[in-house]
Amino acid sequence: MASETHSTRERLIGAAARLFQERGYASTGLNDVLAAARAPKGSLYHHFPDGKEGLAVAAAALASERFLATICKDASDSGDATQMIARFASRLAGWLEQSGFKLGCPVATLTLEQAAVSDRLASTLSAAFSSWQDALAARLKADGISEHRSGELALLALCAIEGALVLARAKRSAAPVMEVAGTLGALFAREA
Amino acid sequence: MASETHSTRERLIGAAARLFQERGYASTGLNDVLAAARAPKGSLYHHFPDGKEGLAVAAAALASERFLATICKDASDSGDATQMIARFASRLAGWLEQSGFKLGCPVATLTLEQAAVSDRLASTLSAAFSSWQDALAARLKADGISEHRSGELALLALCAIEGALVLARAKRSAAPVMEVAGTLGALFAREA
DNA sequence: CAATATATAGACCGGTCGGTCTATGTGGAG
DNA sequence: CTCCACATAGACCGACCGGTCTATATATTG
Repeated sequence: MASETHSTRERLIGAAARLFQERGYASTGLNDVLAAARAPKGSLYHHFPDGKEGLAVAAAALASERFLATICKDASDSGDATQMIARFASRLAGWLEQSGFKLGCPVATLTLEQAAVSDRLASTLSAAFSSWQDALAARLKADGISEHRSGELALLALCAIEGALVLARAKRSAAPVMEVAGTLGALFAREA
Repeated sequence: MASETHSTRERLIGAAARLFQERGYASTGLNDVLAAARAPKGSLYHHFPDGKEGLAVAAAALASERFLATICKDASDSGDATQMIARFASRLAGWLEQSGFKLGCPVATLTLEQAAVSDRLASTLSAAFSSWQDALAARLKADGISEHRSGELALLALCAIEGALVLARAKRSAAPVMEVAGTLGALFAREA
């Protein structure tokens, strides 16, 4: 043990999170995850007795934390909400372009494929979206916008960015993300 | 022939469109589609020599047309863009709730799963989103909003609704769709 | 009528799926 | 040292996958 920087469990979750984001749940075989994590099948079922579903829950939780950390970083690095949105959109556009438009939202594909099937996964994903919305709302509130209005605008922004990431993948262009971010940024500037 | 209201080809496309929307691409087996369309496998490969990918392109085109028709109907039935968004969101909320939160955007799951894989599907999906955006923009322009601003707001609205449909499936609640629509409606009212 | 293209019908194939199983290695507690 | 829980290791299973194949029925056309 400790021969690797990450334990087998962590490598499994990390590989699963990346593959589920890129290819989705159903198209990602457990053998793909095992190969990427350099782990045998026995280890997977030792750490995740529930199999693929349990692995997906853990992967979604990891993706949720990482994305939240990114949002919080961009929020604290920015002087206002308009700047935050611009920074965040640029980052997402970079991810899209560098990955050949494979990397969008870390959990959107998982949500659309599995939220209606797995209760555990649905609640993890629901919490993820709420935490992201709350982080955006906190930045808006810090700009002097009312609590209620901050929540409303944060939901609009989150949904618009999520939708723009879907369009971006269909069009293979980051333009929808950048354009939507511009519109949102102008809206925020008018509110503050 | 004509013994059925729909030809075998049409039944195959219809069944595929419905199943891809509900379960996604990878989770929908061809045998599921064949059973739903009451057709043998030979017919599928007769009408769609490219197999699953060709079927998905046809299903996406059908879904695109139907959704466009829905948007256009709500647009023409409404006095202004604010009313249109409210009507459209109510309709989507109804679909979500009546289906147990299985039916969201007719092509979003397909997009996230396959847009990076299939060029033909990506271009069909890209055209679908553009046609929807154009229909929304036309309604905004009819309210007296400038051409450029109409396009900008239409993109924001489309992306926000798409994203709200993702959140709605994770949360198993139509609330995100209704709330986002409310925010968008108020924004439109301020612009006109 | 015969001839031909269109469409239906489903058995069948190799490959891959998620999951189970038994066996082996390993590190700390007594 | 023994002992035992933890973890690794991968062979193996039945089910299902998308796709191919041959055979048959049904229109259309000369």
